[in-house]
Parts: sequence; C-alpha cells; structure tokens
Amino acid sequence: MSERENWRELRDRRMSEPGAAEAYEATRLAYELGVTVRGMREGRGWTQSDLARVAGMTQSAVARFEAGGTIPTLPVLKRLARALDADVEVRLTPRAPAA
Amino acid sequence: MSERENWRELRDRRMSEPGAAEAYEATRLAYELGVTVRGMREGRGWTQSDLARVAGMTQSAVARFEAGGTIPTLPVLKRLARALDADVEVRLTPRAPAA
DNA sequence: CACCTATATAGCATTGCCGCTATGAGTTGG
DNA sequence: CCAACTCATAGCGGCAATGCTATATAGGTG
Repeated sequence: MSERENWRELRDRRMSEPGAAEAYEATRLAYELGVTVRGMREGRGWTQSDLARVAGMTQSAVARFEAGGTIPTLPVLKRLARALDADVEVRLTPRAPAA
Repeated sequence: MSERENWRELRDRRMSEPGAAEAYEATRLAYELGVTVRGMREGRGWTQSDLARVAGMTQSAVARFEAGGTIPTLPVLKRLARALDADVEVRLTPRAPAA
C-alpha cells in the first residue's frame, strides 16, 4: 500500500483522529513548536533558507517543520534550537502529585 | 548490508562522537528521560510489563527506552507520560534574550 | 535443584522522519 | 513584463525508531 498522502493531509488527518490521542497531542505539539520556531526566526529577520543553512538542513525541511508537517525528532529540534541560540527542554511533569 | 549493531553499541557510539553535537545532546537527553521514566515507574511499583501494557507497547520497548537505547519520538514520550499520569513539556527557551 | 518473575538483548519487519531536488505560487522591484 | 526572492509542496531514497517475538540473565522462593 503505502498510498502516500502529502504531509498536510497527514497532519490534518492526525489532528482529527480521536482514536490516537497521543498522535493527536504530538501533532499539536509539533505545530506549536513550528510556530515558536517561526516566531524566533522572524524575530531575527531570517528567511527559511538562512535558518536552514545555519541549522544544517534545507529550506524545504524548515518549511515542513514550521507548518507542523511532521512530528520532529529530538536531534532536529536540537539543531534548530542551536541555530537560534536556544535550548530544548523536554520534561515529564507528573500530573497527579503525591496526593 | 545494513550491518546492524545493537542499540547499546549505537548509543555508546553516539555518545562518543564529537562531530555530531546535536546527536550527542539528544542521546544524553534520551538517557535522562529514560531515568526519569524508570523512576516514575518504580515509584508506582510497576514492572516494565505493567507500564508497557498501559502505554500500549511491549516490555522490550520499555526496557530499550529506559536504558536510553534510542532517541524516543514525541508520540512515544506522550504515550509513556499518559500511562504515568504525566505531561510532556517541550520548550524552546532563548539562550540570548533580545540583548 | 526447579520454578517464577523481572529485566536486558537479539533479530527482523514496518513505519515514518528527514535528507535531497525541483517546482509552483505569491510578492516585490526594476 | 520580467527577474528575483520567499515560502509551500511533491516525490523519492535512506535510515532510525518502534513494533514484534524469542531468549538470556539475575534474583527470589519452594
């Protein structure tokens, strides 16, 4: 099969599938991260190509990431953060403290 | 080809390759996350199998993750967090504020 | 000792992120 | 109008993470 759909369809489908809660949340998280990075990039007056060059990736990869096209991996996040003089924080915070 | 090496060798090799800074950092982050999850799991008196069942994965996957065997993807983190009543926080924090 | 449980690994298939190039659409400036 | 620039997207190959099952190891317990 494989039936490749483009990443925008993929993202939208993920966002609307109630069955896969963790996929939904991860997709939303990816989207928010994309918005954040876009903001930081624009704050510097950089183009996607600029950021891509510094982060060691291509413009298309940056565009895909910023639009939440894929759920990014931690190494990619690290590279983007580094290019933007930022740090990546990943934490697991208990939702239900010791009662 | 593919010359598969086991994940422990993979992790150790990553940790000792200075060239790939973001891979190194991601690997370290993965390790720390593994330790965190292990702590939370043990805090509940759960076995790896217990956590795996609730998180919808297998015991082997949990073991691999806890040992930092691979750099986890966000969906996997979400699933583990959910199983442990926790939230995943991923943030990009600027290292150099607007001068 | 045998037996059971818990964890660590191995080996392999599948999935999906990320790499690349090329191109389309929109905007701006000559 | 045309050229240049910016961003969005398509299509595809490579590879890493994850899924699975099976097994090895270690520790208890009878």
